[in-house]
Amino acid sequence: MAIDATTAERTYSIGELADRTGMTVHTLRWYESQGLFPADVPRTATGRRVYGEDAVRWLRLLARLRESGMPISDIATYSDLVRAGRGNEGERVALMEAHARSLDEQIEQLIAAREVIRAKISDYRRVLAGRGIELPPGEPA
Amino acid sequence: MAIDATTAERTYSIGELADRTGMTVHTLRWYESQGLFPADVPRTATGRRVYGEDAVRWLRLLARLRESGMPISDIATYSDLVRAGRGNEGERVALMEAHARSLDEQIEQLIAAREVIRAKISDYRRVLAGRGIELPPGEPA
DNA sequence: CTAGGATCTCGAGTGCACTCGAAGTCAAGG
DNA sequence: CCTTGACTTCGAGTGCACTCGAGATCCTAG
Repeated sequence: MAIDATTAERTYSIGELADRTGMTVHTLRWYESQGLFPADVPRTATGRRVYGEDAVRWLRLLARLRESGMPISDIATYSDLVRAGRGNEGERVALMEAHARSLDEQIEQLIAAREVIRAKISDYRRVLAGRGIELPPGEPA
Repeated sequence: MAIDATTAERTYSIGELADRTGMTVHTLRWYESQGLFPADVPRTATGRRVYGEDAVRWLRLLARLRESGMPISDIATYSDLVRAGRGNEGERVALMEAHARSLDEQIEQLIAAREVIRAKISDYRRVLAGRGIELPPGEPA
């Protein structure tokens, strides 16, 4: 394989990619089956998957999207846009902005929930310290 | 029913409780079946559930716990503690503090994800504005 | 008295995102 | 050559949290 040594890129088997992304090989194949890769995954002559550094970067983004609650179907939509190539950046950015808004809401909601939990904890602390009434169940007033 | 008018409390049917909590009647019955109520739900002579204001407060807390990702099994544990009555406030507070820590982590993770999404959005904005290179797929460097 | 809607129990079905297993092929070390 | 482990496809199974439906009963208004 006469690839220029300066442009040659490290490649990964599916197991190595799993190591580098923290996903399982099962999950990587399943993601591929769901159309979550922006390009066909190349194969060796005998059918084994070969990944490059780009796949690692892509999966890092994918992990961020997943852990922030983007559904697989939306990621598939985004992957399709990337796969389609230049010219649809407007759609891509719209998708990401919608997700950023969802993220804002999630964060606000979690912060509000945390306030309630903290209030509940201090109520309990008061009871434990001997000052403070018996605590009614449920959300603090 | 000779209840003192000053202590008499408004009661709710399951449908009214559903309206007041945003949960469905199905969900309320299912929660009860999973042991998520800190006291047995009283019934009318003919078997219909009767809830008080305490149930509304309890479900408000429960909603906060759920929307912040506490699993049903943990809420059941907490409900059992409350049901057992005074004396286990230490365990209750431990459970809530564990959840507060989980909440801290979730919030941090979401904020980190949001940063990545925002970076991706500004990369796209640069491309759309005509300055900026073609964008490689995946997480921005 | 009757019709409509709300409630009851119980069990089955749904949606999401993996997760696993079986049966077979392939690659690398000894 | 042989074994061991990584890889292949495909379909089925899992866990969580609801969600729905059937069939029966009950309450209220007309």
